Amino acid sequence: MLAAFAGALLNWYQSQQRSLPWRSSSDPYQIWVSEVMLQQTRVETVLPYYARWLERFPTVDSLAAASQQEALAMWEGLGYYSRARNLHRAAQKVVKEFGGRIPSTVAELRMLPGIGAYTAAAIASIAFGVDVAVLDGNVKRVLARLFNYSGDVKSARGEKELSMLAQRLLPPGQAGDYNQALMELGATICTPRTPACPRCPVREWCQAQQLGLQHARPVTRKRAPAPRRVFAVGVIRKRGRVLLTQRADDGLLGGLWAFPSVSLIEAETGASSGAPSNAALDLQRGLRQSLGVCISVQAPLQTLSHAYTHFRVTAYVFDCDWLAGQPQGQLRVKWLPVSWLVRYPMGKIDRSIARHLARTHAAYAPHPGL
DNA sequence: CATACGTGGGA
DNA sequence: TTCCCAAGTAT
Repeated sequence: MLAAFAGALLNWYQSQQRSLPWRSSSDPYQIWVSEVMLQQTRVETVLPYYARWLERFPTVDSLAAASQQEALAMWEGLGYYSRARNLHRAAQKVVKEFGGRIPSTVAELRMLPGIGAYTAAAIASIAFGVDVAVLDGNVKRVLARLFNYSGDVKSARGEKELSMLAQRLLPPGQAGDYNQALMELGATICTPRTPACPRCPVREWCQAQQLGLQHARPVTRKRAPAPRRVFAVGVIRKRGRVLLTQRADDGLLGGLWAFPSVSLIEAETGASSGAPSNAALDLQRGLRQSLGVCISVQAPLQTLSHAYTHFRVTAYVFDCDWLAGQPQGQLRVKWLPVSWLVRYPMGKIDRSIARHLARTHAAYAPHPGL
């Protein structure tokens, strides 16, 4: 029974799997990079990043030898930047503590930053053939439907019970292909919204499908609505250069560069009129306090909106002149010509501002008299 | 156990 | 427009 299920799944995977670059590789480093990039990220999004990353960092040694800034620059736009910082740190740990060889056991892999339960099992099984089952979002969904599991798959109990099931179903000696087959099924057939049950190679084993409950599985609880945040952002000019700050390593967009900004008191719902003019004054006062720079606000440049996972941002961007003071405080800062900004990794909003400045570069050229 | 952490695409 | 999601991890 179990063997028949695994056989049907494996057989389907051999003929129907997508051709993906990391599947044609047996290099543990390449498998590792793919698994980290694929965390919470779609295959189509990862593809170009994966190619560029391996071109720039072809081996774990080359990554370890690079700077964190280079790693972040290659990661820009992919999101969840702690993945890049952790991958970089982990590469250095592999070189220093594992002799440059990527460890092959789940326990050792878990010692590396950025490698949790899923990624350790994925690398161990796919790259080293260890008989360990993976449990990611795809596998949870597939198993919840196969067994008509009615518990919350994201609770601790759900994780544990599905993990037991996954390990029990694993065919010894074929963990790598089997794990990928289960995930591939979840990604292409057993999808969240509209599963293609008629095309499913294992539908005869699926309890939810036979009960017409495939849309009701898996059970998850819904999350809280995203709050709204408002920021004032300053493009501060001084002799043809603009001021950039580096964000703290922890927290949002950690390690990336950004234009100086202050958080504004959230406006009442719907009553946003007048906010930009107040924002200019708040920006002036806020940057004097936090950075120690005195600025004059010249003109509003643009207003940007962006949706993060847990909140929504509106940013009022202002053109500012530096008046006095030296940047000081917690954050690292640099005065940079606009044309240099491209080399500094940024989040989406700040990159958008940087591109805007590049388009209007003439306005930011050094003053002839200086 | 709950929350923070990005971005782009589909319904 | 708004909401939800997509090969998770760290705290």
